[in-house]
Amino acid sequence: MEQINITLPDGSVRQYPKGSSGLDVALSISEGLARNVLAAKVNGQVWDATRPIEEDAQLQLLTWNDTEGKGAFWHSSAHLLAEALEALYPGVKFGIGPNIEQGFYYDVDLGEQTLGETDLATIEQKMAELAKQKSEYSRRAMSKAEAVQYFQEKNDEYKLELLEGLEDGTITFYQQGNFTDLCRGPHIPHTGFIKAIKLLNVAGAYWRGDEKRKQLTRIYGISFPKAGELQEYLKMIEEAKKRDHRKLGRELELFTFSEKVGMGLPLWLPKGTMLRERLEQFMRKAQRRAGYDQVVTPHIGNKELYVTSGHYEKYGADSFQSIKTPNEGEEFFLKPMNCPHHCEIYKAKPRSYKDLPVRLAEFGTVYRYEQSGELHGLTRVRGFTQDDAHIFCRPDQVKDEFKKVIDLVLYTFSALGFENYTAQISLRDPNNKQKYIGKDEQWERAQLDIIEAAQEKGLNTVQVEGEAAFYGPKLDFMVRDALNRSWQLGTIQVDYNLPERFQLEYAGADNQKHRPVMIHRAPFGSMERFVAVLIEHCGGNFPLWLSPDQVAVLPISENMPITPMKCCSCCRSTRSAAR
RNA sequence: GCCGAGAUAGCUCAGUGGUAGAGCACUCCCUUGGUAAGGGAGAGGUCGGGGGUUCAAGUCCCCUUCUUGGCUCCA
Repeated sequence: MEQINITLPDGSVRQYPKGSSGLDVALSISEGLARNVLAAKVNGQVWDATRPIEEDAQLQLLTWNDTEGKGAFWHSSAHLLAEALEALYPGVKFGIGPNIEQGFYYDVDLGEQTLGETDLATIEQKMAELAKQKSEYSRRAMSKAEAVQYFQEKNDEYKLELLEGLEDGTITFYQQGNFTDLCRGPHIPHTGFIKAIKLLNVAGAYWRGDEKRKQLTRIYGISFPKAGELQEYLKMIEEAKKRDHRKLGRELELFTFSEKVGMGLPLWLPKGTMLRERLEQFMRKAQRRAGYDQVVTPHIGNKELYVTSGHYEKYGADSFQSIKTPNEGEEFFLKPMNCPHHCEIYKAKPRSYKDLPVRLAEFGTVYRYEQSGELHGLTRVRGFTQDDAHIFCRPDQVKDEFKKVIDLVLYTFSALGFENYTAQISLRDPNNKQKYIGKDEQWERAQLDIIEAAQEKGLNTVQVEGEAAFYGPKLDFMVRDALNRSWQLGTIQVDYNLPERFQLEYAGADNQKHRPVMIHRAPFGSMERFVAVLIEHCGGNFPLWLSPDQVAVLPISENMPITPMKCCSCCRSTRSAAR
């Protein structure tokens, strides 16, 4: 029989009969390994462990310890979910059912039916029952015509739409038990691997992420090869819930919300205010050292201000509506940004190249009409305070200023114990340039300045196209909360646009007028979001210097109130003296 | 904004059509010189708001406000 050479990750090369699968290789190594193999990486591509290998190849066997192994496991779990759904709800139509970072989901169209939490338990049971049957996941190549026919008969318009985007000859079906799905795979060998399943929640999700299209029911779940691991996972979720800033914020009396005041408008309680003011003090001090000047601007601005800035055109209709005065035609807006105000401060007097950079900082409270369904504790609100500043500088100073801001952000993060952040460079979408304002060459230069500054500061960054603000590229610092949701904190943004719109100028060494460049930046991002993430980060146990409760005076007995009272007032006066 | 799930005492929650409940917190009394948890008594709710069905609604139906899990959005 013809032999092929299989190269294993340790570099050793073994010979196997042509058509051997990853699983066969595993079996030849040890039975234990074979029991744990979920998928196989063949020449860098993840395959089914059972798929025959026809020529010489690099092979890596994937188990639960590999991200890709987990991925296949969860993807297969999604198919198992679909099989259970089809058994319980005949006629159900399927959208997509991928694995995600933690688990899997399947988008389904249940017609008129809705699912409650109680239905999830029933589906879980069905899944467990099906898993026990150890049905093999079998792969089958299909012609496009056959595939279309299959889903036409099944009357599943979603799969038919997916098929439209696929080329004939690349289409594969996977079947386990009674369930067949359009799928590129790979999958685990059989359903018996899936020992523990938990369906976590149901949610609506638009078909293909388009809010104009039909909303499907998305069922989220997670599964494990061992029951114990599920228990651990559920325990971890419980622990994370204990750190939820909304719960701790209430318990520690940091902030509250009122239906009467309005949704998304936080009320800071005395203790929360103490915490927030200490953070502000920290930032003020750091910024003073870094050469910033503090300014204060009003909470509203004339409509003309935002027409000039471009925000009116872009967001006017989707924001809080204007404030009118008794005078005909006079309109003001709650400020959604501090930058237009700061531009006017810059313009208050003539500037020389010798004055630059001008760094104007403000804890500026802004109001944005966020969609109601988006509001979330302190992390997504309609009124919040940015630790904002705008740096007006010469084009040749941009990169250097950018690096100084990176220093400030990193100083802030390290002082507050944030180590697990990621930095993202957000670039414009090169295929959709009309979404942005400003000239091509300005964008090119700004993007390059950011990339170089980040590189020279040794930041680990990811670059994402299409994530830039409409006026310029940016560098965002993201932190994950207790529930593993990712939030943007600090941000640094280059802006070649507002200086143009506001006709900002400075006199150069050549005695000509020049256009300054603006850098927007906020190391915390917003006080609200930062406090939220900080609460979750330390589980409410703030560093002493930030804590609203730094000292507790406990009387020996309740009959001894005098001395403790003295202690309290002594602590209070010492503290205020220390400020 | 959309789909799902919710809203009962300050907090966490029980209460499936028949006199509104528990634990913790709170107030008062007793007890207590040692770190949030001793004993007793008490106060506290037009069951988010409005309408409907019913002899009778916290409970069933409709509307609305807010919260929540996602989706879409995020200057």
